[in-house]
Amino acid sequence: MATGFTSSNDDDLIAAERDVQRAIGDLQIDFDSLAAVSNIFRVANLARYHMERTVLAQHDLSFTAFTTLWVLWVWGEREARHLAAEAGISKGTLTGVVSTLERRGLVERHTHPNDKRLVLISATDLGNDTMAVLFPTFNAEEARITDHLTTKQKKALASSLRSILRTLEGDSK
Amino acid sequence: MATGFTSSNDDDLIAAERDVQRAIGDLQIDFDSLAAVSNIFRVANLARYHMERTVLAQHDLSFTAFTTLWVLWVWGEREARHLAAEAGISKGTLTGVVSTLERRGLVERHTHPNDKRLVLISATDLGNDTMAVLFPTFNAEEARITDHLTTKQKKALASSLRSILRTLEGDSK
DNA sequence: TGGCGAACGTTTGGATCCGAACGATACTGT
DNA sequence: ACAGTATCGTTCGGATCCAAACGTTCGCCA
Repeated sequence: MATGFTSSNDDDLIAAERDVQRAIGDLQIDFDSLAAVSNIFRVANLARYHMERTVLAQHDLSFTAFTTLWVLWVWGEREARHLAAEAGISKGTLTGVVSTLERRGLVERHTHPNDKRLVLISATDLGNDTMAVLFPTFNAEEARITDHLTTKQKKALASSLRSILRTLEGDSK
Repeated sequence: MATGFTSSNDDDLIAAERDVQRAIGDLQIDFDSLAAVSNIFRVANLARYHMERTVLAQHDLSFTAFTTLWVLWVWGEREARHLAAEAGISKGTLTGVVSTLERRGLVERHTHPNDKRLVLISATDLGNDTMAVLFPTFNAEEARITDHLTTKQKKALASSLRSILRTLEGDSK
C-alpha cells in the first residue's frame, strides 16, 4: 500500500515546500502550519495501516473495531451513542462495527431495562481476554515506532496534539 | 459526528490513563508512547472530519479527492501507481477516486504513448483553478487550528512526526 | 520471433464511513 | 389522557478503503 507522499526526511520536505511555493505562485502560505498538520495526516494514515497489518491482523480486527473494543475494555458497558462518540465514528457506522464484533463473540448488545430506545453494549469475556493480550502488543508497537523520540519529545508531541484537539473540539460548541 | 474519546485536557488524560492502568492490571504499559500515538489518531480523525465539513464541503470534495488533486496540482502529471503512493491510498482505491474527479471534470486520464499499460493522470484547468482557490483556504484553516502553538512548537511537532514516519517507512523495506 | 513471466490499471467482494430518513420509544404540555 | 415533539438505534444510498483476482501489455530470452 501507500505511504503518503514519497519521502520523509527534512531535506526532501524542503524540496516539497519549494514545489508548493512554485505551484501557488505569490499566494501567502503558512508553511509551518502546513508541515505540522500534513504530517499528522501522513503519520496517522501510515501508522493505522501499519497497526492493521502487523498487530491487529493476528486477531483479524480492523482499526475501528479495535478502538471500539478498547473503549469497552477500559471503561466498561456504554450506551451506543456514547460509544460511537468515544470511538470517533458516527452512530450509523457503530451499528455495523458492533454487528461485526457481536458476530465474532467479542461484544454483546442489551436493551436498557428502563428505556427501550437505548442499547447497552459491553465486551464479553472473550472480548476482554482478547484485549488483555492484544493491547500490550499494540502498545509495544506504539513504543517501537516512537523509539527515536525522547520521553520529553513524546510528552511535547502529545501536548501539542492536545492543544489542536481543544481548538477542534471548541468549534463544535 | 464523533470526536474520538470524550475529553482532551491534560487533567482528563491523566484520569483516562488511570482507567487504562486499572483495566490492564499489572501489565507494563508505556504511557508516553500511548499518549503520543493515540493523540495522533485522535487529532487526524477529527481534523480530517473538520476539514471535510468546513473547507472541502464548499467544493464537494472528499479529503482523499482533495489530497489526490493537490498532488497533481503541485507536481503535475503522474502515472497512476505513483499518484496512489503519493496520495497514501492503494491503486485500487485510486481508480475510484480518479473516476470521481474525472466525472467532475477536475482531472484527465491519458494512456502513455509508449507503454499502453500505463495511465497518466493530470489536473484539468478547472482542477488547477479549483486548487488555486481551495488550497489557501485549506491552509488558513490549518493555521487556525494550530494557532495556540508557537512557530517553534509547530516545527518540533513536524520534526517528531517525521521521525515516526521514517521508522514506519523503514519497516516496508 | 515467439512464448512466458512481470508489471500495469481495473474489477470484484467485503468492510467501513458518512448523512439523512425511518420506526420505535419516551417525554412534554395542556 | 393524549397529541406533539424529541431522542434513540437502525437502515439506506453512495463514496471510500483494502487485498486479491483479472485481462492487457511489455520486456526478456531462448
